[in-house]
Amino acid sequence: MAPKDKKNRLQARLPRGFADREAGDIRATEKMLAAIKRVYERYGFEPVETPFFEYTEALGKFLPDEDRPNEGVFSLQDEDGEWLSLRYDLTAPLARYVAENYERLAKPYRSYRAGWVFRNEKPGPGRFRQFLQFDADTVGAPSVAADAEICMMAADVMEALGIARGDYVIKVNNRKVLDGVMEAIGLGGEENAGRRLTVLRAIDKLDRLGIEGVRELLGEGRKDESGDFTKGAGLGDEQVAAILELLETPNLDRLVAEAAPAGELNETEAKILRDADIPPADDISNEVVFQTAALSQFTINDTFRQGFDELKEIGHLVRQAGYTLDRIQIDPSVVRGLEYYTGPVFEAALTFEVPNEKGEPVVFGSVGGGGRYDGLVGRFRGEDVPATGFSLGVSRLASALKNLGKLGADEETGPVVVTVMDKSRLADYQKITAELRQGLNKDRGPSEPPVPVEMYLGPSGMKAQLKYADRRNAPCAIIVGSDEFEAGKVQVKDLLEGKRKAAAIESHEAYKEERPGQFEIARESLVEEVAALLARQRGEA
RNA sequence: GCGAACGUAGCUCAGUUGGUUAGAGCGUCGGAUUGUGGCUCCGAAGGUCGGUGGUUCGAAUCCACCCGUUCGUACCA
Repeated sequence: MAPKDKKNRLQARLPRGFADREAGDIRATEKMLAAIKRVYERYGFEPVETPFFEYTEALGKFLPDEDRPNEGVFSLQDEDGEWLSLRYDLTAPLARYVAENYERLAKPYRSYRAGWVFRNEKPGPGRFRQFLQFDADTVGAPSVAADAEICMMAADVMEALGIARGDYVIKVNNRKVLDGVMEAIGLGGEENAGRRLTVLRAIDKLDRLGIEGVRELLGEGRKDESGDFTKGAGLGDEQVAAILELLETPNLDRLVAEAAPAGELNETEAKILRDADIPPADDISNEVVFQTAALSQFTINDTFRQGFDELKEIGHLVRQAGYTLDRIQIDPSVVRGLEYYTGPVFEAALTFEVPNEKGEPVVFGSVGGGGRYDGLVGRFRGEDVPATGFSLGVSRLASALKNLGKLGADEETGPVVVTVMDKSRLADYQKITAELRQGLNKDRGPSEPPVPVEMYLGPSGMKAQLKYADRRNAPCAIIVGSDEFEAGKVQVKDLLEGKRKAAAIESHEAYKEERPGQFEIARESLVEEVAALLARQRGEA
């Protein structure tokens, strides 16, 4: 029995950072997943699924010099004492899967998968400890053509989700460019790994902190509003200037522009170039990308040049395939996570302002990302296996679209409700219900949504039953009492029509008398009449 | 993790310098209307005032710690 005293009563509460999903959310998400899946399959990717748990070592999450997994993952030990962890992304499990089945898979191996991932981090609005990702990856393709394809596919996905061209952008950068610059300013080598990380993290904050914030983080450090001090990378002025130049330069954008045959820029592209003060393609010299003072003091090295060439190639490929600057852009500030990316990195960002739950505008920013990770599969094999992929944050994107009203706006029609007036005749009501359920769904194909029909199962009277039907957003209710049973009739109540008519009725007596939207039909023509009513309602909507 | 603000009914919030029995609107349930959604009217349920301890004759109110939420910051492989 349930405890009567409140003291001992169990508190119903959701673990923090987790979310219940209700009908509307689930339907909306399923729609999104279907749309994304269609795009991935059009590119020839095939589905694969891996479990929620992996051995912790496969995720690479053991702390250095410790036999305990790192924070950030949910972990447990099985009875052999082996550490298992809930996956925190879909990339590491894919790498494990590919390595384990390497000989069997046709390479390049192209696969997609949607799934829940788990992060044991501080949750916040729009940040959960369990969320959905939808990934696509190509393993075994060293060419940047694979990276270019991923970018184009990401752009297609955004549009398939109903995000208009110009409302999103796929930003592309290359870790080698950043690595090359850091090398040039003397941050190369193993001993500077920590500082390189600090530099990358600083760059990653460009859109939030602005160029001055990044400058502080690259130098001595930065004090935030709460008075907390973040130690900087401690770079000298010239080094800082070189990195900032990379971030501010519009030159990388020229790569994409340049890939366009002369005179073929469309209007949007031309505007983007004008706004960024980028000269026309003719004026561009490939060789001298950084001609201003700071960076030119340092030697442009091979790492930088290689990254630069790869970006140029990607720009060329996407441009030739018809993906214009308003869809895919080079952006030198894109860093994307840490460690495992080895080359091109991508980020899918929304470019418009999204209102939050309180209606305040927020720049939503990144909803997905990816890049090349040539070393990840290799951890299991002893040789690098080239791989590149993209990961879409479905939950995050869904909440953006939801706040925007672009998702789940159309309310689902509820069930036809057969009310129960005379409880001694349950079998008759059940029969009517079954008849309607079969009859209304008989001709509906597998791609059409079914027509739900249910008998009221609660304990309440007529008034409450109709309230229930109303709340369920039922299109109509079926009412049969002893009078109707005797006469071989059925009352059908059109709840939508009734709602409309009721607005004009003032007194309750008149309301009761009129029974808006209700009509009587012969018992035999039940299915036919209800089908006709539903068809009428659909026609109006 | 660090810093700050906040925490009163399911929701949004009032609550005087510490003073009887903590209120409102919305929502929920019931009735007017025993066989009919809405409107209107009437009524009810619902609170250990986030928790624990302290100060006080007396605490929703003051203090300490804890928990939670939000914001900033760090981290986000």
